[in-house]
Amino acid sequence: MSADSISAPPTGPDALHAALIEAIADQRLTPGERLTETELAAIFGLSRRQVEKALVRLCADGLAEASPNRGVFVARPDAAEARDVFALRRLLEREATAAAARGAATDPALIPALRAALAAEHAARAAGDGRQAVRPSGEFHTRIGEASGNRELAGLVRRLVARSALIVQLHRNDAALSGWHADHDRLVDLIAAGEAEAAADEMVRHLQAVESALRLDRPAAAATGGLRGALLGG
Amino acid sequence: MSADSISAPPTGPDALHAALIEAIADQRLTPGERLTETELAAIFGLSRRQVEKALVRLCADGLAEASPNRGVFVARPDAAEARDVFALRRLLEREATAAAARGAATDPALIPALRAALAAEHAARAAGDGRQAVRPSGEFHTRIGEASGNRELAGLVRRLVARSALIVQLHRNDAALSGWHADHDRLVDLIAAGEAEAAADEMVRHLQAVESALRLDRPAAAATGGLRGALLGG
DNA sequence: GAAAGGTGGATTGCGCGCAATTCATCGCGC
DNA sequence: GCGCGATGAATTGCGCGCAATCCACCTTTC
Repeated sequence: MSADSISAPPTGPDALHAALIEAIADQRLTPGERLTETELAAIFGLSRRQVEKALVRLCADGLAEASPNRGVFVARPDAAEARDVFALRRLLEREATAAAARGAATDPALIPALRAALAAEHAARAAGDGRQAVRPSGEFHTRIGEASGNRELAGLVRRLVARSALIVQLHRNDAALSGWHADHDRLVDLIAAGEAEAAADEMVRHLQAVESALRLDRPAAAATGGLRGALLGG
Repeated sequence: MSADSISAPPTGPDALHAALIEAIADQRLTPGERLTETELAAIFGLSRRQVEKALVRLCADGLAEASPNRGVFVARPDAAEARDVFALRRLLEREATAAAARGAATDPALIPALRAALAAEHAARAAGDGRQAVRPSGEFHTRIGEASGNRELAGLVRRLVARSALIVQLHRNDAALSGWHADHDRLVDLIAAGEAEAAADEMVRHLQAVESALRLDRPAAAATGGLRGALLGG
């Protein structure tokens, strides 16, 4: 009677969980921002209980932190956590990139998807809207993770990309300007050419560049409101 | 007024979550086994609600699966998942092993801990009790993960080791006997000697040997009861 | 004897509502 | 003016209890 066998419909607490991850990855949610249960319930038409379940998962992902009797807040990764996250990303995305390059012929949708994300990133940056460029930039990495052919790896990359968005917001160094579009350009070319090792090395170099452009002490940017606006726009 | 600032006391739903992971890693819980909320609540003296939270996290870890209106069951990883998990383990534990070897001098407790786990594994296997050998064997890998100095990596390794315990139970090939104590022996020697690259390579080789000793089709071993006995003994 | 149908027990899913805690604002004393 | 204690609103944490669902067993029928 039910066709709920596989790949359940994206409604329910899972939808909220996914939406929150995406909102964090897009920097529409800022570190330390409060995630009120009642408000989320109203926005998504869920009960408080279902919201709670989504928030538990978000905390388990390291994307939020629960303070007893105070609520859960978007995570504020410290310097040590930032280093660990980037070390992991280098490890995982190196392999994902190599696998993607090896299987580029098998997945014809990969290269167009990467180039589309790249174009959107360039357009946003050309328009001076750095915030709008965050989403395609993250999508670029996430898509490579999915192209690895390893579902577990893809899930990890997705979560780590979102955490990196928080890290960048907290420890951004405004003095260091980024030439990372160029990195992404080189990456997609190497992947399309099937040069697995070169692409993997380029990815590692890219991630190292991103990390070393951070100031890993604490500017401690405060949280800004706008929960409803951040989530309804997605 | 409260000293709950950091490293919360190990009571509450977190304790159940950790206990379940450990029980799975020790193969005291078998794949497909039912995790009844009421029963777990009675065993741990928690409310059903708190149990539910722990189970949500366990599902997010990939260690359990929730079937709507039926309950949550210990996961039964299929062949594809098994391959992904082992591919990830090779990636992560390779790095963890190298880092552990590099920092072996910094952490004087590491080598004794590894040798202790090794001794327990040998003793259990000598006594013919393979089940009892699972725990120190997993502890061996987990401890190396913790020695990497990367908390995120350590957490991932812990979860992946537990999932591997499920995989081994499901896809065990009884024909292939293991000489893995020898692998572990070599590993601890190389780590103690600080030979990072050799140790890392040995870890990869070891994990490949473990994986290739599996039959990745489905014997589909049924679940056996004994939830209370499995958890109270821990 | 086997298959189809019905029934009872057990379990999950979840809304409701309360107690505990926290935070912000205000009033008071110095 | 400034620090401090009290009051009130808002939020979380969670137990209670019911309805929905599922499973196992039993009965009925062919």
